[in-house]
Amino acid sequence: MAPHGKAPKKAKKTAPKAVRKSAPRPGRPVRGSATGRPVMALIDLIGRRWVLRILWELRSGPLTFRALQEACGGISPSVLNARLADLKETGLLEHEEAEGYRMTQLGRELTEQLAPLTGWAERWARQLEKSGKA
Amino acid sequence: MAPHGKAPKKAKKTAPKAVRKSAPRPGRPVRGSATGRPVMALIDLIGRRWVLRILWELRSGPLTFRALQEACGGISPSVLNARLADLKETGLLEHEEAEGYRMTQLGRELTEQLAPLTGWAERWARQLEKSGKA
DNA sequence: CTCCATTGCTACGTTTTCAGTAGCGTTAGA
DNA sequence: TCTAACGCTACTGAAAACGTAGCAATGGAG
Repeated sequence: MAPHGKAPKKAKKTAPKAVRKSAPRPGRPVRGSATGRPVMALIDLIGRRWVLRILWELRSGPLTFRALQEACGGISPSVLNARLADLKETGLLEHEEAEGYRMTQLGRELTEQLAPLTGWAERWARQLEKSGKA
Repeated sequence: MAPHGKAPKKAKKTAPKAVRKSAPRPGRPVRGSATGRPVMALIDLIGRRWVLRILWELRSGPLTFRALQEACGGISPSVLNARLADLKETGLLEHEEAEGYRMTQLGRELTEQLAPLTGWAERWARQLEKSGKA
């Protein structure tokens, strides 16, 4: 190569190419907690935007990527794909060629635990209404 | 005031001064769902970074702002304050002059619902270990 | 075969959110 | 008065999410 300096590129604002970060999992330090306790990993995982919603939308059966995207109100595909990767990586979801994305046994156990939240949310709504905060 | 024109300010990249956005609540449209269903508001609320963690840290009693900040592993005060505002606004937290921040009755009911997640997280950890995904 | 629709997904520029640090106004005690 | 802790705000830079466009692969229909 001729020893010309390469074009300086102006060093604009180009972020370092966006490497995928692995999902939070038990046994590893997570945001705000270095202990590796499983419940901290869970809090980190389901405290991420869209994670809970995705599980919720899959509660009654598998959905394709695009169906899931629509069910989530038009979530952008890049974020959806990132979250699906997190959930597959942590064993909560799997991708079946025929049906699309669906929960594993473990994932179903988790959403069963979360099911009573619907009832709580209803009480929450009534309470806020009563107290004028709605 | 003297009627001098004000300094033009250059109009750089100054974001519109950061107005606080109200917390997701039942009866209002939330991210990815316009129905206003309570459970959707809940999913939006606890799907925000630090919300679950804050509730978790308050599970066994009230904490002051600074104690809570430390318990959350050094969360930045601006974000902590924003989340506390969300949680007060939605009736899950209250601020007592003497003791600091603590959960309301409603908040305690929610965290009681979430308590079994600890057990699930333990099973999750074992399962990932078995399947080599740890 | 070509045409067309659908699927899963990547690229990329813009906007929103979060992080990290400094520091202010107040209250209380020594 | 000095010091310390309190709750919190301001500001800058980094990370995450958004929105849109579009690509490679698959599977019919004609």
